[in-house]
Amino acid sequence: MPELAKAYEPQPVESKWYKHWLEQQFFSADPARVSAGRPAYSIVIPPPNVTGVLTLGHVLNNTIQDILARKARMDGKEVLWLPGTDHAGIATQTVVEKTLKKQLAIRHRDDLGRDKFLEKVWEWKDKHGDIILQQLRALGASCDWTRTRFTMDPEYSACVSRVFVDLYQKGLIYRGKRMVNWCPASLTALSDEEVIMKEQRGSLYYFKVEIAEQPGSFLTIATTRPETIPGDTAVAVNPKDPRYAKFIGQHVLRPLPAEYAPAQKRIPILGDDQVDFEFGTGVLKVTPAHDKADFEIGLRHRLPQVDIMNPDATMNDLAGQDLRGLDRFQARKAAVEKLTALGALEKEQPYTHNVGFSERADVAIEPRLSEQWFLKYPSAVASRQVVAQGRMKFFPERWAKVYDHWMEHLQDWCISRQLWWGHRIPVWYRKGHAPSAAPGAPDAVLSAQSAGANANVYVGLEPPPDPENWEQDPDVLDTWFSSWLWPFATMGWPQQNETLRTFYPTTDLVTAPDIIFFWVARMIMAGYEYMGEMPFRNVYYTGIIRDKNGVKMQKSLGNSPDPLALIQGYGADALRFGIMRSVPLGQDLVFEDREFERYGKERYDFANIPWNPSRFPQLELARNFCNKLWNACRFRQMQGGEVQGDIQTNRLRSDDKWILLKLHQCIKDLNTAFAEYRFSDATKTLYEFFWTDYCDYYVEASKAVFQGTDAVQKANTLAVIDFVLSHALRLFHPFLPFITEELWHGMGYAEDMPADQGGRSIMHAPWPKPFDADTRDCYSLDDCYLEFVDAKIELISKGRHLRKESKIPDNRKARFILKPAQDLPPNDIEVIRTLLYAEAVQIDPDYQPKKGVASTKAALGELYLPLEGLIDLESELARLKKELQKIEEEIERVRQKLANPNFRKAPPAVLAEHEARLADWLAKQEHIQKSMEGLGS
RNA sequence: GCGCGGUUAGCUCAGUGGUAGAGCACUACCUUGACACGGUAGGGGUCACAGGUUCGAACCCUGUAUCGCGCACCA
Repeated sequence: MPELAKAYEPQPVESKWYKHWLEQQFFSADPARVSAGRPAYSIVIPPPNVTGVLTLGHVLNNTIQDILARKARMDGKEVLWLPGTDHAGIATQTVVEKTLKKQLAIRHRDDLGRDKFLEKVWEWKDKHGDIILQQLRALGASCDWTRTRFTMDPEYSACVSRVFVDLYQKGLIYRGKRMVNWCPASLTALSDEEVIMKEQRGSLYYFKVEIAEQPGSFLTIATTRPETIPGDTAVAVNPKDPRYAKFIGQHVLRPLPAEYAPAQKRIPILGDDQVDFEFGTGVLKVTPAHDKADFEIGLRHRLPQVDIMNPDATMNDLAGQDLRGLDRFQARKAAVEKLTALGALEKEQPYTHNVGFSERADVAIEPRLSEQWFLKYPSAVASRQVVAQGRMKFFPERWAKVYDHWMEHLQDWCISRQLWWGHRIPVWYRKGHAPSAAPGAPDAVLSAQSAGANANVYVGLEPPPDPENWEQDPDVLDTWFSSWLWPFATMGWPQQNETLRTFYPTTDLVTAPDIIFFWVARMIMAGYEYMGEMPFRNVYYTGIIRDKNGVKMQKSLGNSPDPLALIQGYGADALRFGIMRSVPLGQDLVFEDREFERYGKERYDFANIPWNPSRFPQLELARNFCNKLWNACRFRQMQGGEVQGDIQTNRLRSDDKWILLKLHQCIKDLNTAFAEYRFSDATKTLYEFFWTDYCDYYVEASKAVFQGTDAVQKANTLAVIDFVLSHALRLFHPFLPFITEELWHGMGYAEDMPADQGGRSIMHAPWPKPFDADTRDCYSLDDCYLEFVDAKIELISKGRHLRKESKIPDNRKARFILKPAQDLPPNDIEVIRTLLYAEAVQIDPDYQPKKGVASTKAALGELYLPLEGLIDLESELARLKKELQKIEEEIERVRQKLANPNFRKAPPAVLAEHEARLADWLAKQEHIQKSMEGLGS
């Protein structure tokens, strides 16, 4: 086997092994392999947008999935991790349209026409659509790529149509003229979830209207949207409001459009309980076509709905000559000017309120009356209960409450979109017949029930038999109306095949909490409705990765560094490990960037600052850790000798037992962490075990053996090292797949394993188990060795401290004298000598120090460093004084505790521990005092 | 308005009842045969604030402040 390089170089290792894994089809899931002894484990990827490129959010999310998948494989499970992409209607259409405008010099997609445009989007998708999946490969993702799905695959699209038709026939889907969230930029309706509320500073305008029945008398109305006055069809007051109740039934003259004749301006005064008399003046203008609440009032009072805007939120003819053609915000200014000119404006007050914005286009939503398809959610009761009753588990648990709250207040889902890119709604209207939900009554709908008698509507999986007489609904379905079928539509539904039978319900879902309503909740409902079963057993909600300004990292904001550049710079394993180490269960993560301070909050532009190796401390830490792992293996390799020899239990030294006990504890802690999805705990456990316990102590201590002459002891130490390393590599593998695979083979550990259990790849090596009682007996792994070695470490640490205080350069050997408190095997003395970088550690039970000899006291004995004339008496005295002071403070603290009669209530173990602590401090105090006397004070 | 989360070392964060922790940054020393992507030692915190429970509180309870998020929303 070739000697390992001095530093770990990730790039060649990563590409080599990923290629190998693919060739060997290690990621492929085969339902036939599932049996009683080989359970199934499955997970479906949250499909990224086809337009997507990898962000750190994806890295976090997919690393977790990969860790779970790899751990499950090592647990002996048949693993299906199913990948794919989402067609992402609006996002993709917008991106491609933008590109086409440049390339083809067109102004709008209309210039191409629907068919031609869709052709171009498909071309674009075929060319760029799997970039993000390729990028996931660089991260090491062990997806079953042979099963990659896309939400617009023919089979998948058939599922979407089938579900639409089915829900329509069940009476859950209907078409109606409703107030929807209209995006004037994308020119489509949106669901409530796609609207985000933003605080906006604006004005509250007070204007007066004349009461028609009492010329010269006025009511004053407060509004934030004076431009909608032409659409007002009533004013409303609270019938319980003594100021205004008397006017109910009378009329006012609406001031705009100003050119209208008085009869046209006349609108009624209504009483409605919804009017808050505390707000404004207590008089509400009612605009049923441009406000959701007003729409409801309008329905109750059968008011006409006057739509005064065009789809792009410019004002139409009904807005009157002063506003016509203006954008809604220009129209607001124009309306205020006109009201002022008319003498109707009384005052303008600064006012801060919340306004809905389109999530994607980031423009203010226009509430708009429009004909759309809606869904009443199916299987809502079962879906709510499964989480409330804890049969489906959320991690962290608090999201269950958020979910429950949303499920309790379910609103019908607007599922139609005025886009081209998406699943076309499988509804046809007979040509020449208006494709409208029973026009007339504003609350009328088109549904399976009402359409029974309507021969002009056709809803079906296939086009009607005489297509020339029909026209398909032009709209497409909301992207999420396809994503919500993802867990089963990707597995071949509606056919009940082996894959579906074996891998549904899936085991875990890993997703960001911001799509809990968009996606998770809807998948649960679809799962129950179409599979009769929950789609996944556990949901892990990741934290959100933010930049140093606290802003969520998003492709569109350009504030996520390119993960591929990070992989290039630090290695995929380091990126995985660094991210996982920083993300405790469900907490957000600030991705630390050293350049932030240098550039400042204002000038800081994440992506455009050149990379340097120390820029991202979290990743630097992880890269260093990989290098440490690499070099620890290199050290083993340089010792030569047989690989994985038998451990002779009678030759195990205290250090051997100690590291085996530490390994045992590490495995237990890891299993706990995995059971609770606490990945940052897991990485911290691994880090500490490997770096602190194994490298800093065990490896250093083993040098005492390797520098010695006892060949049997050397071989036994090598056997222990191989045992520990071959276990550690397996424990690391889910987190660090590449380097562990490389070392697994490089160290020769693969050779001893059966082919399907690590012989070919570490990814199939069995996950280590904590030692059982027999093993512990056999190796005599008693906890007393933990205590003993810890005492040894304490002595070494104090001895090193003595060296420092005595100003002995680190590269100079020293002579120590140890007055032992107990018998110490020569082996342990040799370890102490080696770790103290000492020429000798002389054992002298009767040693009487001369004046000026620096000393320290530990559990294993008193340690002296005789160095006549070299010690700086004054500084040594100062140091001892300081230490004494600290010790006396501690003594005082413990004494006070023990002196408190109430402290007797504490558990005996705690009492005993405090007594011991006091004795310990007192002994130290005595030692220091003696040392000070020894120095002549 | 309701709900959730955070506030611990200069920075990013662990730590759910018993002697305050990690990494980075900082100070000093060290290329001693795995590793300078390293080693050794060190400095640095009244755990946001105020009450309460307890023998004992960073941790449990109540309240306050502050930052962030979600839901709802009065025009």
